[in-house]
Amino acid sequence: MSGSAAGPSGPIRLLLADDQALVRGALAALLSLEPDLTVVAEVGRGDEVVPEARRTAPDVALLDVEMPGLDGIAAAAALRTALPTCRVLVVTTFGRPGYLRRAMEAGANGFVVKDTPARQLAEAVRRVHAGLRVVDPTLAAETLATGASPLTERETEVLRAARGGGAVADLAGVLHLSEGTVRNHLSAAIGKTGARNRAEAVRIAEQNGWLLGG
Amino acid sequence: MSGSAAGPSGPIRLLLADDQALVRGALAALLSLEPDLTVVAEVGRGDEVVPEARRTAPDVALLDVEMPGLDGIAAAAALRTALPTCRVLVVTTFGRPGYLRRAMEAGANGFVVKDTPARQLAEAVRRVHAGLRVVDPTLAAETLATGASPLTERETEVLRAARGGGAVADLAGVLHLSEGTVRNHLSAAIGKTGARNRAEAVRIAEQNGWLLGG
DNA sequence: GACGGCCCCTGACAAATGTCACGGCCGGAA
DNA sequence: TTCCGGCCGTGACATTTGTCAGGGGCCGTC
Repeated sequence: MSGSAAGPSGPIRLLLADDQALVRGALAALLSLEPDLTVVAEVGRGDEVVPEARRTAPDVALLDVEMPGLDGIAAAAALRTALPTCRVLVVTTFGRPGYLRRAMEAGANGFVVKDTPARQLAEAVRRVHAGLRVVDPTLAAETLATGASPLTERETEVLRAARGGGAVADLAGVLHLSEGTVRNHLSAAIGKTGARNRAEAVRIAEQNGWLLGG
Repeated sequence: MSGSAAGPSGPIRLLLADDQALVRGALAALLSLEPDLTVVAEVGRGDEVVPEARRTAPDVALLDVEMPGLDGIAAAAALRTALPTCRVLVVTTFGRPGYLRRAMEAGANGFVVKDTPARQLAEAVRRVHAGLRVVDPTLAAETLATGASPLTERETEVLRAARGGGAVADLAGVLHLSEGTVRNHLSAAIGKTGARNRAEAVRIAEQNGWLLGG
């Protein structure tokens, strides 16, 4: 394959985090085909990343974004502070602009969507390990075009709560706000997203990756 | 690994269909580790399944449900009629009751969610190839409990159109119905799903896998 | 200190949404 | 045949939702 032998310090040690066991195992098989890579740890939850990394001391961590316990972005941030020498490559299903932005702010070294050809993954790992940044250029452009979230903290919070599809009264109860206030925040969010609807606003915000966390 | 050598008729020939190239390639790597399995085709769209299967004559096809062009269930049905001897194993991200039901009705021989351990996939392929049915028992029970979709054809159609978050007027335009009729179908769907909302009804129906096709 | 931005609340109004009672159509049961 | 039940379509009606114009409080920066 690509011309890389195991360096003088031995093969690159990898940690894999993905909530789908089948995908996790398949990625492990794929990466294990490369002689200079070795998978030393696998986890299925975001909150298991740091403990497992402490135990196994990987060189590079591949983190999915959508995970129970802790999303991959938050796990990346935690990993950066816990093991600063460990590089982070975020591997996600959805190429959402906000995801990339948040990942970079969290200190990730690379960002790859699951649409990329399988052959390129190992090369991305090597680049990240070498200290380079790896980012899908198309997605990077889109991220710059979309810009950061225009939503205020309260507005995102209300939109997040509105994902379930509950009525205003329900949201007001959960968030401990007046109904009028909830309506106001929703209205602001609808305006900022350019939506015509509460439902559409939720959809747009979600697609842009503005609803992470919480 | 598991005690299975290549049979007298050679290794089992596989076709992989998944829209995420990385996952597809990783699955290929995983399955290629087994000496009695060989991947002869990979496609990223549902409507490429049958043509590619005609060309390569696989023994077993692994189909993802969420795919562009044609969903995995519909592709399974098409494959059953085009190549009746080819077995079908549906591999999906979401273990939705309706998916399993529809897959079985479409003639699939097995149904596996991506949460299952990687080691079990090869075994599932062998079982399906041997003519056995492979179904996650937990999911099967849930499917029986949930029952078939209570929604009428029109109701599902309207709910599907409502996913985008558009207003009643928009839906009426797309479906060529009166606004009152659309509202009526939505109301019925809300009642049958036990939702309090159009948005909630969409969520529930989607989670149960009642919105496939179209 | 004055200003601006964000947050929280309120009340009123127009527009969209959800509910209901109704009629027509079709296919199976009596 | 007649009846019944399900699905489809429609329009009237009450409720909810989204918008707007306010008000006050809490930070920060200038």
